[in-house]
Amino acid sequence: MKKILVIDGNSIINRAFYGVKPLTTKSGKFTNAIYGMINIISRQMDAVKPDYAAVAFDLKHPTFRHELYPEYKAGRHATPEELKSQFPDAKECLKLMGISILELPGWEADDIQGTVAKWAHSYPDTKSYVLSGDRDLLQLIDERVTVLLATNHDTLAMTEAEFSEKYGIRASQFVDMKALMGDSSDNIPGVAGIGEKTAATLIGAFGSLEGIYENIDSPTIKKGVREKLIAGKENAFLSRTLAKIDTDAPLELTLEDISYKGPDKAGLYRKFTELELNSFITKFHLDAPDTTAECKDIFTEEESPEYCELSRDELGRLDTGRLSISISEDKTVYLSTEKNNYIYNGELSELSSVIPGRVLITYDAKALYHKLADAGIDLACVTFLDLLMYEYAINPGGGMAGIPSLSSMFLGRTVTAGAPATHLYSELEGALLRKIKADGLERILFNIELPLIRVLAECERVGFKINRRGIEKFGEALGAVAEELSASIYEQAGEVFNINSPKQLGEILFVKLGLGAWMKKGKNGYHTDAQTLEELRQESPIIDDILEYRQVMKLKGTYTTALTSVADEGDRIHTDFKQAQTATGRLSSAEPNLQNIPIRTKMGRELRRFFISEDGYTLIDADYSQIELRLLAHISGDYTMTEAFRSGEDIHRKTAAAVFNVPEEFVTEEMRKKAKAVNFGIVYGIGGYSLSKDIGTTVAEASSYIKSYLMNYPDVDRYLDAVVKEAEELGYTTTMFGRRRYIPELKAAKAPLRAFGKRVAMNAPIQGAAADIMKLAMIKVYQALEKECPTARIVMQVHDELVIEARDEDVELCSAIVRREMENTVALSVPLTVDVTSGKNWLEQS
DNA sequence: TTTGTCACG
DNA sequence: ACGTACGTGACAAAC
Repeated sequence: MKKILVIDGNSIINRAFYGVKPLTTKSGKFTNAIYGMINIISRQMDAVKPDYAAVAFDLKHPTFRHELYPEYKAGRHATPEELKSQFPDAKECLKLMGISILELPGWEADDIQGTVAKWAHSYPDTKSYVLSGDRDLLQLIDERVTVLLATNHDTLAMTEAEFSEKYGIRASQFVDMKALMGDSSDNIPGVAGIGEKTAATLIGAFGSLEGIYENIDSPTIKKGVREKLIAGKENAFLSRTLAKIDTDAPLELTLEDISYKGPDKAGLYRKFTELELNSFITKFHLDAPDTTAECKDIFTEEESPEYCELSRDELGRLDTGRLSISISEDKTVYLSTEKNNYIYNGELSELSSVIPGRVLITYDAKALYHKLADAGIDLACVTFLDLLMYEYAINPGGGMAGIPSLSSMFLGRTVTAGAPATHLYSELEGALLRKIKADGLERILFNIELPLIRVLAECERVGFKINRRGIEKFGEALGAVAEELSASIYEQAGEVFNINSPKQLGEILFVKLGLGAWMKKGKNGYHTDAQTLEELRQESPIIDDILEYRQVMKLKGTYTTALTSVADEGDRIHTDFKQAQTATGRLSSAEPNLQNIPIRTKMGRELRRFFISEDGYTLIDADYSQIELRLLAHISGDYTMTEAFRSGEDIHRKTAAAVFNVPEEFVTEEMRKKAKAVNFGIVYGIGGYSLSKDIGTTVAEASSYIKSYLMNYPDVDRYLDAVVKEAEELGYTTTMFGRRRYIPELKAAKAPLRAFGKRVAMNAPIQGAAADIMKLAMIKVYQALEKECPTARIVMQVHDELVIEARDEDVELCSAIVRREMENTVALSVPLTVDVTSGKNWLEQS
């Protein structure tokens, strides 16, 4: 018995697209439909083990159904671009998997499938398996045809027996049943008012459409149904013709044409690597092709140049001009000049004969900066052309792909990951620079990102001093509190369990103790987050203990042990500022993250007491006041908001007066608090639902606040609309400095994802401009301090805040410098004000 | 590696 | 009917 698998390509790829969450390559290519499709198909290939395999696709071409019924499939949503773009790669993958592709103009995929399945009957001893996500295909079932109905998670094999079990009719009658039901997705009318149940009963009783209408007066047909049937007779017969799969497509095929000979493993390896579907490489046991052979094919002699060994004595004789450099993990240094490429394996400190005064082209200059500075090399007069920053400026949202990808994208040259590639840096710099210019990114790159590298590197090297013993003691105290709390929790629960496990905690609270019976479960169980638990506080005192336990454990785990363990001998902590991480242009801080040290709760805030200045030094803290709202006023040009900032008014109070429609002197603290939440929310592209959650009102009330807000600040309203519209047209947003953020979600098929895209479009220009300004300010502050107060240094940046460590006697001077530089970084239509405080630790500021 | 939770602006 | 505010990073549990 030979087995034939015939796949409905369109149906499977559609199902995969809508069922698999968005997935893109680093360069932004969508791959989720391909991923899901291959999962579904490979699962069936394994299950069926076919001797012959083919996949049918629709072509964009009218079929007999369109001629017969112009409305056919009308009103359908156009295939979204994100899916359309995946078809070519999907087809290529299928071919490489050894599955033949069948397409025929004027014939839909299911007609082709039907034709193959029926045509297989002319061969003895064959069995056909028809794979689709579409139930319409069930009509093809017979004793030699099984239909495999696929979802993204499993597949249902339908034979004649299973079909009649489910529908109570024979599979060959299915099309008659469909004729009565109609099909809204294909815009097939059917008989109005008749659904699946009635249709199945009627066909079961009378066998076919003809049978029904011959017996239309039968007493077994209820009066209402009879009237509907009579009214819809014409539609019923039309619908049957449309729904009936045509098994006479003129395919010129022999069985041999679709025989399955297994996958092209090398081809699949290449394709999956290209599509970054690495899990398939493991799944299908694809070995990396012999890379030595591969490299020879790809590199021409000129492109794979000799890297000659360089001795210490030869270092000083390197030709002048731009120098490309990278240092591998094993400290091997790769250097390229205009003419030559070198490998240097000596001491890094010897590079001091060649580095100072140079223009260095590199990838990730900050990392290089640390290596060279650690080796004692003077970097004051070095200019860095950091290709990572070029890449980030060009597309901050994509995730950084690295030199191999940049080379293939911008130079059309393949580089093996890990191999030295400094010989390409200079040319790559040229190519990236053209893109920078074409996209208007010069200011972002040359005035912001490149000069910032040194500022961040120095800030990281200085580090933030901590009171190690203080944190340790604080941690011990937290440990004791946690002990007490857990004992109390176990007692109230009546058993010992892991409070840190949301799963176990949910089980205890919601099942054993029966709390929150009115709450609904999440997808994977109960939610136990603080907001949910807050709603249960009335029901049991255990809740307060749990909330406090959580807080204590968070502080202990994240901010005590973890922090002291990374402090150096001088008790200073050195974070790593990620400069090419966020989609908006902000920095992020990692290992450890010093941008999320607690402040909002009393207990958490205590930690800041242990972030201190060196003896003889004071911490100066400078915060931009409401920078994002001020930017909103500036960018939108809203008169009311601009005037409020110009006259130095309390913007939240002012907003409250407008939203609640009361004179300012009648604004209560509660009203101000709500208005503040609205102000924040607006910047994020708020909705009534979320605002209501945040401020604890009804959705209707929250929505009315938003409405009043936008009426009071009409230019903000107009601006938010305009920025979304522009992003939809261009595909990206721009900050006032030209920084872009691409938003492919705006073209998404799914409404929630599109809505997300809109919120991003509203937020990115504001958050991004604030980030641009802070970065510029850091450069200006750094340079001003260098000149006017050289013992002071920046120790931290937290998005709208700078922390500076200055000698005690310089506090006044230094505060004035920092304020001056930050406030005057840019001139907006509203003032940018900075609050400056100082103290011996990060908590006690005055 | 993913999920849930929670710390920050 | 569904989901529901922008941007991050760290930790513990569960897979």
